[in-house]
Amino acid sequence: MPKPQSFDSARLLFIRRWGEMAASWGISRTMAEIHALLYLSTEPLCTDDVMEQIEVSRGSASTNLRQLVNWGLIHRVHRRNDRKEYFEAERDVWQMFETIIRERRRREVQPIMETLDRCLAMVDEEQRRSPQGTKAEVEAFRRRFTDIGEFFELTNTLLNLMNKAGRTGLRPLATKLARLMG
Amino acid sequence: MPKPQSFDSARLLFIRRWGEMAASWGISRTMAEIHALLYLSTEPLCTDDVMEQIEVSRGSASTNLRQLVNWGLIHRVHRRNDRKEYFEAERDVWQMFETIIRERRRREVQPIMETLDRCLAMVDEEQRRSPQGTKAEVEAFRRRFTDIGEFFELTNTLLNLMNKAGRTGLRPLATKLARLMG
DNA sequence: TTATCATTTTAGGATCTTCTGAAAGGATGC
DNA sequence: GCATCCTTTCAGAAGATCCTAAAATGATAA
Repeated sequence: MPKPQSFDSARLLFIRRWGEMAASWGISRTMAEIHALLYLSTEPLCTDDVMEQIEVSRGSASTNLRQLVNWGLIHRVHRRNDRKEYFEAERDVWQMFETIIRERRRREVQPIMETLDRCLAMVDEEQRRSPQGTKAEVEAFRRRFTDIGEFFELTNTLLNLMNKAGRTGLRPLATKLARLMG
Repeated sequence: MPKPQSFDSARLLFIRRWGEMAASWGISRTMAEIHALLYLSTEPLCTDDVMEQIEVSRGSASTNLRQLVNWGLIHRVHRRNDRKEYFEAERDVWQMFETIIRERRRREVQPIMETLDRCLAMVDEEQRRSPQGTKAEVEAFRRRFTDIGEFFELTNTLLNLMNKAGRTGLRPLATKLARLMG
């Protein structure tokens, strides 16, 4: 097995960039760096390993590790005769992104979908109480909301299909699709 | 046409939530709120309208509007005998998301893809200079990078297909897909 | 040219996020 | 029960982001 420190140039570059990318997607840089570290590691790491390699405090390491566990991107690992907790990343990239997509959907897409429904209800209610504009105008306004809602629903459907297809099924699927659409 | 202020409860709710969602995706809340305002507006708005409705300073309105123009999510509109500039949002939701996806890909996905290539090159270089580990081990380490790269490539392909399918083609596509996969 | 009007830039400040270091909490073995 | 080891929590600090207000810039018309 390669020593923990080998291939360091590649390791460090990837960790840095993974963190930068995450930061621009609204995910804490440190959390992503820790995730990258664990993803590349050949064996589970403990809090002290993370502190040393990412250069963060114990508090920060603990908090970020817990968040990663909550996301489901890493798992706790216990060893016999060792009080320490170790952490291991999900290695199946497909599984990894499925997790990310599921979490973001739950946290961020769901609320906006609910809001769209409420907006439509509000439009109808306001219209019922004190009619304004022509029928066509109101319909056009409603459409602003339904259009976005439909887009999200379609995206949902496609993501579900992608998940179903999974790692092995996806490439043939893409080929099939490409053919379907000429 | 509905008066600018009508359906305010729905309008305000949507603007607020759109801003919140964006914030958790690494996009400035104010920028997203302005975008939502313009998206819902039936006519182009000027800087002063934005200042008034979103309650931000002139500087902030100016900066955020310019960013939205850079993203390609809104367009400048000029009126005869009026020095002011007006802004209008892209209304085709499909087009809108295509724009967002293209921009994010360019800004954030491209760099990580390049990094993955560089990481692979580094592994090979380090291996050439001072061989370490067995062949299988090195290959396993390389795989960490190629796996992610392949995922991004597949996602790219699918997004391209989605764009090609566009607004009208997407729903039949989804149906067809669902059938393909049982 | 000068006055007027609109937009952009900038310095400084407010706010929000995330980190640190230390204390508190919890589990295990003696 | 007590000491040890590890994890979590938390108050304060550091840093990043974003906003404001005002000055600078640019453009148009008289």
